[in-house]
Amino acid sequence: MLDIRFVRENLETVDHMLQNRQMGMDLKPFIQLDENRRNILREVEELKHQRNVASDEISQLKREKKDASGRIEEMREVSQRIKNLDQKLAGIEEDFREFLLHIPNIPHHSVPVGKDEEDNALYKSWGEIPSFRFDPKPHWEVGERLGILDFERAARMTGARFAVYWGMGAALERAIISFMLDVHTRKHGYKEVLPPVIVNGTSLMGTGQLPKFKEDLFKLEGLDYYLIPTAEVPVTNIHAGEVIEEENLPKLYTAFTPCFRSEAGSYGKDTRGLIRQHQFNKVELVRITTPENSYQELESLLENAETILQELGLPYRVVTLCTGDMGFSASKTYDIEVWLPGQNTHREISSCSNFEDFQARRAGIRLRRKGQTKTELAHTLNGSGLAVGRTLLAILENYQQEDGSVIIPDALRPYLHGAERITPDKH
RNA sequence: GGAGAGAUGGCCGAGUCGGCUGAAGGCGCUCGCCUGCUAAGCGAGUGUAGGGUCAAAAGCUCUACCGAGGGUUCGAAUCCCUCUCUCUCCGCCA
Repeated sequence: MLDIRFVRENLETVDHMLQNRQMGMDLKPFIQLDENRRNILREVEELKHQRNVASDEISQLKREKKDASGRIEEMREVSQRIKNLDQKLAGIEEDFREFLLHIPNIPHHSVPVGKDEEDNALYKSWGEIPSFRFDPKPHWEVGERLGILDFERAARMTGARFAVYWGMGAALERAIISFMLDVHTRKHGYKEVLPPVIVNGTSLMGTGQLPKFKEDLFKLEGLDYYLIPTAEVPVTNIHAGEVIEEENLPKLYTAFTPCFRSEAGSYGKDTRGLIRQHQFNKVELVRITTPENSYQELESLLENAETILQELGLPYRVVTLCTGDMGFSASKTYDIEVWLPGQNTHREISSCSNFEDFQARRAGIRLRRKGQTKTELAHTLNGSGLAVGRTLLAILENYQQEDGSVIIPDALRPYLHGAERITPDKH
């Protein structure tokens, strides 16, 4: 959510930003709404002031045992007017808030202007794209041949876009999770948290998934409860409504959680394999910082995510998302795309964003400087560190051997009792 | 699921028959004074949001907020209703 005053005073900037984001949105009704709102507010506050003054007089008169019925009679009418205006105001304020909640964040000036993913800018890349002496297979073939991934049975017990992991597949997933958490907590200084994977609507409002992206979420029937689409939601909301002392910033949190996404609107896309599942595991990185440090913190967060890929020896590139491809709440986003030889392409494995004060304003995350009484909004950031399922499939594709086995990257072996290779598993 | 108790400012805690209570008192914190140092003491200050004024900030001023939402009333932290959460006991349970 943007600052109302900012929108009011920088209409052209906001309008320009909306165009850059490829969003047609007419701000005129919004400005009209804002004006109405303030007009009524002025009127009703004046009446309330009258009422408060009269209230004092009445109590004064009563204490002196004098007659106050005249004033009371007057105020009866004023109160009625207040009631009517308050009602009118409530309606306008609801519309106003609704509008404001649908305006996306303003892109940082360093973000390239562009239409779609074609216009994203390459930021850096790491690792050699491996060459194979044989035709590398997509991970679903590698996984099914090894007997560690089972899409058929998952489809039977649940439906499309789910998977059963068997044996070394399940163990590898678990190893990846532990490995990532260890790197982030021990090397990068994050605090590990294990949050609820069900949150209420207010939390989703706070991080920006609601009200606009309701259809992407799984909602529990009859309840204001949702399965989280990412740990960003519960973890960022840890400090919702709080004032954090500046000396306690930045906050660095990492969390492993399953994530749930309805994937509405992506029918027919990535239907095979682990790429796009309704349920997947992710290790998330969240930072809460002061405004002046947040862009530096974004670089650092990105590097934290990159470290995982480097230690696993998976080649990747980083792109800066352009204005047209960026998410609703973000000011700037880097996507890390891992190389997948089985599909001969790069695929997103992490997305690292600075939200500046956009989420903080919605969720009420503030900071207080030393010696100051005033509070200000904090900046929030997050990124995947990394998507676990996609990491696993990247390993299957990059480390597959001609005989169908898969070499286990060195970094993961301690988490798998020293195992060096995945070979076909019977069950 | 059944029975009961509660929710007030950063924290603890008082609010009588509804009216000088944005909220006593204490703690904490900030600034100043005092003091060989420390401790203690003294003085002042110390919530959030939204309006208005202002070129802007500061300042000044108004309005709202005592878990949330509604109601009664000229007037609600105080009365009524609904909801949420916390605690205790019982039941069930990984």
